[in-house]
Amino acid sequence: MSVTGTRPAGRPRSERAEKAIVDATLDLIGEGASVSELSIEAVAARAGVGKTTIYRRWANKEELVGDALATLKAPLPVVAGRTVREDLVAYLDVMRQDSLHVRTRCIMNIAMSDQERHPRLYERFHQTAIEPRRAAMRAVLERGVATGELRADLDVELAMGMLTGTMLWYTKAASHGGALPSPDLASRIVDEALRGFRSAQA
Amino acid sequence: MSVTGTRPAGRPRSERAEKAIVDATLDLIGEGASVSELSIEAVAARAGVGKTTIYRRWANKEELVGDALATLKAPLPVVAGRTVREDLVAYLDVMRQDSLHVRTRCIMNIAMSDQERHPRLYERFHQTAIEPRRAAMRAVLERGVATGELRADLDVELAMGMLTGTMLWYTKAASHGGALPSPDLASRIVDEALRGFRSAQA
Amino acid sequence: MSVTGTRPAGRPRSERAEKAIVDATLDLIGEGASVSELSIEAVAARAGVGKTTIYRRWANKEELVGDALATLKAPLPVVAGRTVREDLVAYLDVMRQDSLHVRTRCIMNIAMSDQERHPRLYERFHQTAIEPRRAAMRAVLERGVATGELRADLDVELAMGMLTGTMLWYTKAASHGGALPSPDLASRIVDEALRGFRSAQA
Amino acid sequence: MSVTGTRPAGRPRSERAEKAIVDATLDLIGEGASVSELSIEAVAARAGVGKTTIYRRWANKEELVGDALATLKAPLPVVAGRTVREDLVAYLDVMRQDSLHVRTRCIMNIAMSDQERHPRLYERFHQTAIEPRRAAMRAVLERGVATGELRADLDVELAMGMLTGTMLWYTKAASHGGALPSPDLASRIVDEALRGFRSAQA
DNA sequence: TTTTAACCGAGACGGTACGTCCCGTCTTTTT
DNA sequence: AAAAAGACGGGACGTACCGTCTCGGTTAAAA
Repeated sequence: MSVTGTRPAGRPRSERAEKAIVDATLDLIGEGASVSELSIEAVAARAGVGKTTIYRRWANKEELVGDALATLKAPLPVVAGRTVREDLVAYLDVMRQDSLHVRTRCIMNIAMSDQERHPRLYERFHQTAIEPRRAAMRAVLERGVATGELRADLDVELAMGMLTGTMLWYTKAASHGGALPSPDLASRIVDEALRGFRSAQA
Repeated sequence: MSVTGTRPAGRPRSERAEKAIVDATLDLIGEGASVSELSIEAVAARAGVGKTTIYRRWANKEELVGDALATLKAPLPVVAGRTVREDLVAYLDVMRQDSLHVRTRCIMNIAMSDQERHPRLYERFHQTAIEPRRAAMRAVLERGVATGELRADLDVELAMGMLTGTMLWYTKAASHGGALPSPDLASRIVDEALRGFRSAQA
Repeated sequence: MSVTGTRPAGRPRSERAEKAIVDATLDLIGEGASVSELSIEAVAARAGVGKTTIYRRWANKEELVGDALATLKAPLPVVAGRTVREDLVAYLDVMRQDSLHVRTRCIMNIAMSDQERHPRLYERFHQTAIEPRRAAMRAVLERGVATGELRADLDVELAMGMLTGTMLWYTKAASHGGALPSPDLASRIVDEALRGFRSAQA
Repeated sequence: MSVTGTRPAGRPRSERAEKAIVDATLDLIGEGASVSELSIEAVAARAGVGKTTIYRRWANKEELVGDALATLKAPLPVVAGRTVREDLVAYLDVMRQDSLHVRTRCIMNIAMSDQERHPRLYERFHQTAIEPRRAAMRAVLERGVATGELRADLDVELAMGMLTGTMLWYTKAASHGGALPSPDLASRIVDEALRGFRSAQA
């Protein structure tokens, strides 16, 4: 007599294989392969796995890449919470530091660039990687408004867009020029932005 | 016997063919093909041209796409020059309006996203499409500083990054959500940014 | 303590399964699958059995097919024994009638054709299906020699080869042409052959 | 202005490639591969050719094997024409000698055995390899009847079947037993058969 | 009774070959 | 000499089976 939650018949899927496949995928993306340059055959070879094993789990490349990217937990920095400035600098500096790693850059590229072509992929990336960071930043800003440190009428969404968009644009521009984004970039951006954000009495 | 300025012997290259190839390329990109999904075979077929004719003129896909993108002249908006605010709003609103067209969006994507993979392509796009706009915007800001409308110690480059980056981030976010970026987005961004940029006496 | 002839411990093999497997195999062969086209997966599916259950009993396809073919008992016709002619016609006509059934034809093909590739398979088929018939025919001819109906110096083996080979060749040719082998084929072959086999006084 | 019989535009198909493909196919068949064991990939590799090049010319394996087998010209022995016996022995002995070569045996097997499964293949083999030999043998027998050496009422088709079928059966039996067919086999068969074929006065 | 050993089905595993599509190159006739 | 057509060797696609390997669940002899 079997209980609820009983396993389906047959050999269960190997977690080792699944992990190896996802790792191989991330490795190859990290080495610069785009979604369409990434070959399932290469993933299978690097993972030491048959192609069948991949196709049994994912219907196509896009879904595999989606799951692989979603695997990457964005470890949000813990934030002191003393001043809005400090917290925002901490968040933005994580973005700058991420941009220094080829792997992260490739992953960003793949996730952002193919948005138009692989919308579901972007959707997942958005949910797991972007939205949590946005939520954290939104909390900081709203707390700032609540404490009176920031203007009461601040458009929090717009403020977030300014901070995030500016940092992304800079890291992109820097990586293009071959130069590294300056270490104090985060604080410069935050300082400039806060000029307009702060409440009069602050 | 040939005259000065003589054409080289043999059949001259067909301008029709060249144009047809570039048009086909832009069409296909506009329909959503990425650099790697774009197939030379498809370009040739759509242009009604032999593959040889393409490979005779361009060494590889990247150069073809590069030339095709460079073809697209970015018509800079003429700017009234009355106030910094008006000018910036005008420039940013062009970006917003561009983002409404699928074709422009695809081209942006291809140019921006494959930066890591196709650096020379990005380089050309940068030179022909981005840099002129940056120069125009820089001129507006510097004029603002000169007239005292903006802070004397304003970091012009950082300010440009804030304006451009914010708009790009928003158009991306909007296109992802399926929503159109709000028509007054440009003015809202500029207004928020100018709070910090303006000089005390302004 | 166990008695002689005791069954081994554990669950005994299911006879149902075994029979279902053999039947499925014969069905599929009868439907035209060659040894190499016959897929174990198809056998398992049709028999409603796991692949393991097949591989537990037979080391490979060849052995399975061998056992399956050996299952088919070739029911030798009972022979009147009045004249050599009548008996030979009876034997040969069985071959003709067999050739009318697709299933028999497929089995013949598989057994005969893959002789080079699956020699042991052919060996088994030879032992169970061919040799008994040859023995029967040999007995008829030797009795004919003994009774003086046939030449004393008749090469019995050669005579058998002539009768069997001719009939096989004809049935093959007929099945290829789509035509049925003529109903009096057996008697025509025997009559023609006996012209040379008969003793002078007969 | 183009003349009749002008070649189609584009690069013509390479005869070298075609020959290499057919040769590789025959080699692999000669090494014992059946139609279904024969892999196009192996043919391509051995021929030093892309798979595309094979599939461009043949729709599937069967057609390739068909063309490959049809390539094999059956070089009919020239026949003295003095007596029916001599001529028949010459023809049958060619069959016996053919059976000594593994390659010929494999080709025979593939052509004959897969008759049921690959009827068109067999058809072509029949036309190019079997029918010419049958015609030659028929001519010999009919000449024998005309000269009075053979019975006027001889069933020529049946006689051919007896000779051919017997030889085939023997070579098969011999190759199965591992033994070589005896060198005088052809003459023994012919002698036995002619006993019945000859006219009374002969 | 309770082990316990072998079987059962289902189904995942690493592979090989399939036949298709496109790559970028090469070779031919036509313009 | 360039154009178009199209064949070339190569490589990845996604599918179908291969023969092997776990699994949870019978089944029946041995303890």
